[in-house]
Formats: sequence, C-alpha cells, structure tokens
Amino acid sequence: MLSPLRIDAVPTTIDVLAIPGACPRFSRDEEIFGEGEAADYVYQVVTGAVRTYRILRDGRRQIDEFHFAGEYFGLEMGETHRITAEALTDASIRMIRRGALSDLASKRCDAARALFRLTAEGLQRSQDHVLMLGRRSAQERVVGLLLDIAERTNARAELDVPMGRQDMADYLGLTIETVSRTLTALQDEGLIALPTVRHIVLKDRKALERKVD
Amino acid sequence: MLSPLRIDAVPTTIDVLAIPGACPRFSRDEEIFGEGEAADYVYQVVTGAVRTYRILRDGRRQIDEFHFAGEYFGLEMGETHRITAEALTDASIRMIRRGALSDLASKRCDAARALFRLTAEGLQRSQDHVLMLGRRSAQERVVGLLLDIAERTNARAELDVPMGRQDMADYLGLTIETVSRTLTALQDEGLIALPTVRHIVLKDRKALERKVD
DNA sequence: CGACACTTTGAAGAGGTTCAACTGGTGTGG
DNA sequence: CCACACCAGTTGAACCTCTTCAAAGTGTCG
Repeated sequence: MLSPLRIDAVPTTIDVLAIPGACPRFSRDEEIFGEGEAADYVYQVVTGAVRTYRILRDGRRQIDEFHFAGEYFGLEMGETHRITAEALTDASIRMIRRGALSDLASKRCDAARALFRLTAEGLQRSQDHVLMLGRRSAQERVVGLLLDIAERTNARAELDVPMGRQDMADYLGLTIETVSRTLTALQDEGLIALPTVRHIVLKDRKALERKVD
Repeated sequence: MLSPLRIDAVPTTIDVLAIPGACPRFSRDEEIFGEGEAADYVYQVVTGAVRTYRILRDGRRQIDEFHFAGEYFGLEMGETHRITAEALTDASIRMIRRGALSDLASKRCDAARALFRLTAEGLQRSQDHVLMLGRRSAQERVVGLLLDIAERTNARAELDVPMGRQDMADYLGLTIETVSRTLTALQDEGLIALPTVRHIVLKDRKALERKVD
C-alpha cells in the first residue's frame, strides 16, 4: 500500500493536478497576487519564472522562493496569501481554482498525496534556505543559488538567470553590491564567466560544488 | 464542504492524530533520531522540548526548529530523516508509526487534512524563519525568538527558556556571544530582566513587539 | 566545597554594508 | 540607424555590525 506519508513514492508526475485552468500571461514585474488577497487559486508556472516575497514595514524585502517552469506556487493554508508573487520575466501562469483542486483531492487519492507532496517539498526547500541564510558565507550562498538555478532549469554549463542582482540579493539575504562583488570574484577565480549580466557560464562545476559541500 | 486546502478551517484539535503510541522518555541532549536514519515514526512532544537541526561538514550547526509540548516533528517526505532531533530538556515523546498514521489518514478525511495542515504550518514557520535570518538584525532576531517562545509556551511575562545560549545562537544564525550581548543590552534598555540564565522576564512586551514590527 | 560547563564581558578583527561615483547595456526617439 | 538617456550593474572607500579570540564570572552538581 502506498502511504500518503511516503510522498516520494508517488509517481513523479504531479500532473494529476493539471486541471485545465485559465492560463493568463503576465509581463515582467507584474503582480500575480498580493499579500493579504484572497487565496482562491493555486498557480503553476507554464513558461517564464516567478518570485514570491514578503516585505517588512521599512522596506526590507526577503524573497522566499523563485519558481520555474512546471513548479507550483501560491498554495496557502489560510484564506489569504501571506506572500506576494510577481512575474520575474514575462510568464504564462496556469491558475487552478482551489475548489476544483479540493474536489479532485477528495475523489482521487493520488491527487491529495500530490498536494501534500507539493507542500512537503516546499518545506524542504525552505529548510535548505534557512541553513543557507543562517550558516553560510556570501560566497557559499551565491554559488548555492547558481547551482540551484542550473539544476531547476536543466541547464548544463550555460545559465540563463531570469532575475536581476537585486532579486538574488533579496533571496540570499545580502546586498546587491555583495552579490555583484562575489560574482566578479568567482569570475576572477575562473569558476564562472559572465558574458552578459543575465548569462552565467559555470566553467568549473566541480569546484563550485566543493564550495557548498 | 470543508476543503482540504483550507486547512485552517479544520477544528483546532489535531488530536485526531493522537494514536496511542509508545511514549518513551529522553534525557537532556539525548538523540531522538538522527539524520539519515529511517523515518518510520512521527513524533509528538508530550512534555519537555526538542531541537531539530542540521550540521555542515565543518561543524556549523543550524537549528531548524524548537518543538514544545503538543507539537509534532519528524514528519518526513522521504524514507529517511533529513535532520537530527534531540531532547532540549528531559522530555517524553510520543512515537507514532507512520503506517498507523497512513491507515488513519486513508480512513478519516480529517486526519489526512490534519497531516497536511501540520506540514503547511511547518512551512509557514520555516518561511518566517527565512525572513528572520535574511533580513533582520541580531536584536530583532533575539526579540523575535523570545516572543515566539512566550507565545508557544503560553507564558505571559515570565519565560522559562528550555535552551541554552548556544541553541539560541544556532537557531538565529548568530554566535553565542552576540546572543548574550544582545540579551544584556535588552536588559539595560529595561525591556527584559534576566533573573537566571534560563528565566527571562518580558518587562515591556509592547516595546518588544514594536522592535519586530 | 570544588570542579566544570556555561555565560558574560572585553578587545581586536573580518565580512558585509553603506554611500557614492562610474560603467555599460538596453531601449527609444530623432 | 545612430545618439542619447536611463536603469542596472560594477567598483571603490569608509564604516559598522557581528565575529573571533581571550579571559573572567556565575551557577550547578557531584
């Protein structure tokens, strides 16, 4: 029997959730939903990329997560969104009514498990993020992000980063200057190349991986 | 109909999960489960408190979460634990077989929802942690922790902190010295008192709350 | 009562931030 | 199609928060 707790045993296709829904386009920096709004939908990135973040009263911003093609976001526990989501690049986003999801989950056991899995994966990612912010140096954070982007966008050495330096900084808990300096340092070490600002080449992935363990 | 996605609508008693299970005692600093071990149980703090953490190769430790009476921990997505759990104080811990939970979840809809809710709450807490580590100062972090402990242990002004300074530091992404200095500073400001090292009095909660928003 | 572990305090140092200026890519309008 | 303007990114220098290393203090338990 397939335990709903052993979520990794679920077949990789989370697409049991792929209820056809509206799939609107958002242009770069356009808000998809805002903190405090009613959480009536769950979202999936179809093309493009998304950032989710929170802002403190005085303007400090912490990016919670970047979301790439195929990934889900905006699944909330309560009635309202606790975070804001914006298109990082021009993006098309599938919107799925929570009601439709609930119905599906109550009818199909695997759908319920897939939802649970989604949340648990988000938790794991968040825990990794905590470790990164709590105990890693600026360089380790930047390298970690680059490798993470590479993995999630299925890039080998040539990385197209969809976010600007400020986004990286606000994800990594650093300033834009530190991110910039760190990238140049990595370039000087010969580990990466920066042909353009949003195109990064991982020249020595082994060495990069050694830096983050 | 009660949507499995609107988890906050579930009656507050998560005790649908309270399958009677073994309830062993652990003494302070004793390991409850270790990273890499098979995750065959889910755990609930009955009395005492628990820390869960991960350690980097070079010894840097990041405490993921503290768990207080009534709270669940150790619910993993995969077959093995990704983190380590230790008793923060002498503690009695209820151990629930994952198999038993699965059975319950497949029979009772509310149990499945409660599990989902647990995970989603953990995610929320982790996201708050990320914001704390990414964008808050040492003082804000320490104050945040104190208020959090107060809330979760239902303490009014008199706080019994179950963890030492090193635990606070490793939760907050700081050093033990910084935690100590920050507490003294808060005492000097008249916001708290430190009668003993593990007993903290919140003398001006309003002012403390203003510091974290 | 004494030993040991934890905490506090001090002083020096480093990593990252802040503020400011410069550079370069991009996009738009003439 | 080129020129200019503008925004994002880079670089530099001073500063600051937090860390590191060291030592003294405090409480706890045998």
